[in-house]
Amino acid sequence: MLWPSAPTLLAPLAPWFEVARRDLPWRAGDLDAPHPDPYAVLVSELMLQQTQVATVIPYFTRWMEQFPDPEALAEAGEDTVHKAWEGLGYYRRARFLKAAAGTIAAEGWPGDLEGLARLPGLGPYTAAAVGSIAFQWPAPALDGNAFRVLARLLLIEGDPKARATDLRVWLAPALAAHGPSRLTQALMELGATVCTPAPTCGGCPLADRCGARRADRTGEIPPVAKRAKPKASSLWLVALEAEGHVLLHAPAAKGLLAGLWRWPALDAEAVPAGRGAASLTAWPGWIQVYTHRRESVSPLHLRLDRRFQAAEGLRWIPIGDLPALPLGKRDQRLRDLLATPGQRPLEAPDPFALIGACAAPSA
DNA sequence: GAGGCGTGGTG
DNA sequence: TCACCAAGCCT
Repeated sequence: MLWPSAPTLLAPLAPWFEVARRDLPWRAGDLDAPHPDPYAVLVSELMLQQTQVATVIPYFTRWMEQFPDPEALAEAGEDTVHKAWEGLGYYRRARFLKAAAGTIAAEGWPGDLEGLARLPGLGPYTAAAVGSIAFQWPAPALDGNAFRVLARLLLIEGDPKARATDLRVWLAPALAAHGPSRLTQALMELGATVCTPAPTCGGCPLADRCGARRADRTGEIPPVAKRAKPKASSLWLVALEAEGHVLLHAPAAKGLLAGLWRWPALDAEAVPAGRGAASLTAWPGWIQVYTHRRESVSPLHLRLDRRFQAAEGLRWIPIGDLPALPLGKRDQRLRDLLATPGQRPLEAPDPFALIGACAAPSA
């Protein structure tokens, strides 16, 4: 490593952050003391994984009112916790957070970085972020923002994540010199607001010492990662209603939308469309986008006179209970459509095929 | 170590 | 419309 000393190179970050820092509901006023509520830091860090600040703020505020401490969260039911997380995505985080709260409620807070990293859902970044922001431990927290800022500042070629170990060793003295909480947050704040993928170097306190700027290469450092093409699929999304109940999948333990209730879905490739039956209602479909999938969703509503024995994993739910169940955006959309008039579908699967796909095998 | 995991915003 | 991104983690 031929990098200049971190405490010196990063010194302008501290005074810049005092002026430029955003007022966020999980931030402490005093950056030199341990945080008054480590749990608030933990909640915010889990919510902020792969999620923007503006999206997180209202969820964080409601969450802290509903689950004000680890004990309250640990005692809450799974559906209640997922309902509070509904719409935020990556729902596994909610289960990790509840499990971590259970450990903290039972055993107290871990006393070191390794202990934090053993909590579910806390990897190298989040453990260091909680350690530095909540407890003032000199643990370098490297997230996407920090990697981008440091890659440009130090003119690192290739993927800066490959240099994570070197960067942590290099950064640690700067945390000690300028305050772990202050420097950790300042580095990320700079990446989030100034040293963005398309940076505005005019407002950067480190512009005079930035290697990428000097070389006029901020557009190519760090390099963009390739990503896989999403897989395409199409499905019928079906609300089966009978006797004041609707049929839903109970939450799964893993996979897409695990932890949430879901409408039954039929693969449109496997169940070909015929002429729409008079007993069916339909609405215009839409493309549901996930990180690795693109679903063409065709929403349907089928009313029956009587319930039938539901297949394994499916449950009849009183319609009045629907608002309390956690659903993903796709399934919320069909739930909300049920309150608006639909039309007889131009094409749809045979109603008997729908029922057959959702019924228990008859003995 | 590559794939899987949600959703909303932006150019 | 589309590509890319946003305070990652787990398997």
